[in-house]
Amino acid sequence: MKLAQVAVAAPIRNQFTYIVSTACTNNLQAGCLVDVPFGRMIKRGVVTKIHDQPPPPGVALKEISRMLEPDPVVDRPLLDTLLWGSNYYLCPPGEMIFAALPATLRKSKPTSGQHRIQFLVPIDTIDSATIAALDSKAPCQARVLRTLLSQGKTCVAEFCRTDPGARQAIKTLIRKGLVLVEEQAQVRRPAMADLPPPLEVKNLTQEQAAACSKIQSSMDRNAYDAFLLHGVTGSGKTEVYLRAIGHALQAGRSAILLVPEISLTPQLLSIVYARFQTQVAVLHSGLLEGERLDEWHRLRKGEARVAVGARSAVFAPVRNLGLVVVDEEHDPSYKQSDRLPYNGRDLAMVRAKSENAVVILGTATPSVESYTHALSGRSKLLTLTQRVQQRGLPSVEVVDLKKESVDPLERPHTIGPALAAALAETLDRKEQAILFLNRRGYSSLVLCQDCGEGIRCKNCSVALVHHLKEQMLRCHYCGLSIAIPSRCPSCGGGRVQPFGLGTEKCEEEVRRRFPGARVMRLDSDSVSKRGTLHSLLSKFARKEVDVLVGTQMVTKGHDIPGVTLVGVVLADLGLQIPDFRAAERTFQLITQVAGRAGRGEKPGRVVVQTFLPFHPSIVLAREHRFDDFFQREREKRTQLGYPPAKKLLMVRFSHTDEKTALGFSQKVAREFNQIGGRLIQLLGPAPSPISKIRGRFRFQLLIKSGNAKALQEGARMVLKKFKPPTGMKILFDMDPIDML
DNA sequence: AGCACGCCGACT
DNA sequence: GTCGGCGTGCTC
Repeated sequence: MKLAQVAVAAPIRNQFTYIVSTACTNNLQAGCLVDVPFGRMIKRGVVTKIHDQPPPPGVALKEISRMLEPDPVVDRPLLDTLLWGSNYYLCPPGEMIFAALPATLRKSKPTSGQHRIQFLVPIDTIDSATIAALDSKAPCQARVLRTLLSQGKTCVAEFCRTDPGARQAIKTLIRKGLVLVEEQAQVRRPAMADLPPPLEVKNLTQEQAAACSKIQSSMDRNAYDAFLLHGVTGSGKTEVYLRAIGHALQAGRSAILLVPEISLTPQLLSIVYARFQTQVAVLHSGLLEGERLDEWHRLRKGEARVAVGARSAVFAPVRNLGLVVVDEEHDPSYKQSDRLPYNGRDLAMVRAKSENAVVILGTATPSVESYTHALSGRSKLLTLTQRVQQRGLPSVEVVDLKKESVDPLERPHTIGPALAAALAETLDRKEQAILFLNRRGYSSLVLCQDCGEGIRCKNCSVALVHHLKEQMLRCHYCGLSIAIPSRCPSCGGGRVQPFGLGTEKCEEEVRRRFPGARVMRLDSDSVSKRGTLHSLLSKFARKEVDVLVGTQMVTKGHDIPGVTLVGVVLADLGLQIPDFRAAERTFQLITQVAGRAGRGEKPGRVVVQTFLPFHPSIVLAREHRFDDFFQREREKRTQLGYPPAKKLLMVRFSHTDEKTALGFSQKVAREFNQIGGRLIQLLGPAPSPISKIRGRFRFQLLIKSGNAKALQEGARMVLKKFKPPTGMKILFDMDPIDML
């Protein structure tokens, strides 16, 4: 009897065995999309293996209901990569596989016609009284109705994402007739219509040419090879990528270009489109489902052979992959840390290996992990030390805020004298400036001057942030938004005052002190709407704005020649985070922001304000001394047993009851200690740095080992042995990046 | 995930 | 007494 292993589209760690019915015997193979009977429903799944081993004892096998199409939706090398990922990142195989497919293929619904999304609309007679009546009996339904009443029509999926009980509650609400369902056909956005003129073909620098030729000869061998392209900012890495992609296409193969989400800007896309025209397909979170499906099909059919996208584009269904480029390799956004904690950069290497392809990791600031690999020979190092057209690296000036401010606590300078002077000069010369501050909002902290208590979120263990424009205090973790209280909630005192600064205040200060300047703010508050990022950036590029104030968003992916001054308003922020990578992040951030300056004809200048002017991250970034920084950091990691010297697994437990969360995490910790023995070291369990989010208490366990398998085996044993208490969420995070 | 079973409080 | 709420367990 012919049997099939199927990974079902659900968060279930097992795979299931089915009988391959004679109807689809001929073609069914690993990677095929199927519908299978599952309990009393029909579920979507992907075949991972065809075999004829005797069925597991005591189960009545069922037949596969149907095969969706004869061609596999994931080919052999991609399937191998996904199964590897499921095993390595300790996540259910179905979750991993379906992360690689358009969401449309996930549900076993009549697939005919256009994709539709369901919205809920409350009926008119619902008011707060009807909701209050439900509060005690059906809190879940009450929550749904409340959201619906405050924001009107809402997508069903929206509720299910945040509220586990929502699905059932919604069903009941529909049955009761309290809400109506509206279906909306999704409209597909036309593909990028305005193709820019092709770029002039630039002459390569000597270093660029050398890098290209090494990459090309590797690609000609049709075997796996990995490169780390370490090129200073402005050294023309993009051109090297484009030539490599061109080479892959010429050889009849495909290519994937991965970029961090926010640098997936129209600027980058137009460069890639200009070079490869209709061969390009784009995959990112901003696409509508229909658009994503279209792009996915174009790649699968081979109509497009260059996939450009964020993290998940590493799963692009290209045929005959020859090259994967990971731009800004060090960027933390390659690691997804919430749902499916995989690292796009690392999976890129795994996939390249299984496709006999070449992988290029490119960056101006290599991660300690990748540089270590390059030095040990696991990848080949290519270096670009010169900026294109002999432009110099910007000069970086570090300003000690302790000396600049008269009394830093009373009246901290947002923009100190040195930065102000530089800004004035820049504006006089009609040049542009970027001010970088890694914090949104107006004031980061609202304090009562009588009792000293800060105003904190009631659901999360964080301070509320003052947002000036909406006159509200907001929680950046759960979205709570409250009016600014006139009296202190803990002591009743009337002297409640905002302290600290965010981009909003910084913007205001620039406007106040430079009245003639045209100022614009760029952060996730100002670009929440689709397409705003594009329009704001092109405004800046067209020189309709003189000063751009923003968060991380201003540090990536744009090449604006008019910028001659970059100001880092407070470089210490990242150093305060309790994370072993804090120093590395800060070094990278300063180097990257600084790299935005002087990309045109005129030389760039960078002013970094900090209370820690002698911190190695800041000093070495100022002097552009990557190698020294790396050596230092590498030694620290080795001493303390952090990556890349050791592997890390983080296990996070969260529960609405603090004792339950702590108790269970301790139980798991003991078990880990017992089975891991001397192979592993445990840290914790300890409260997560942000110890409460959305009313759930969070504890985490950090486990180190020289050997990743010991960590994964341990985790699997724990899963087998314990059933977690009700309401407990457990997140396994292999190679964690974000440990807040 | 999503469905059935089964226990529980609160209404005709 | 039943009805509908929500915890528990299972799916080849």
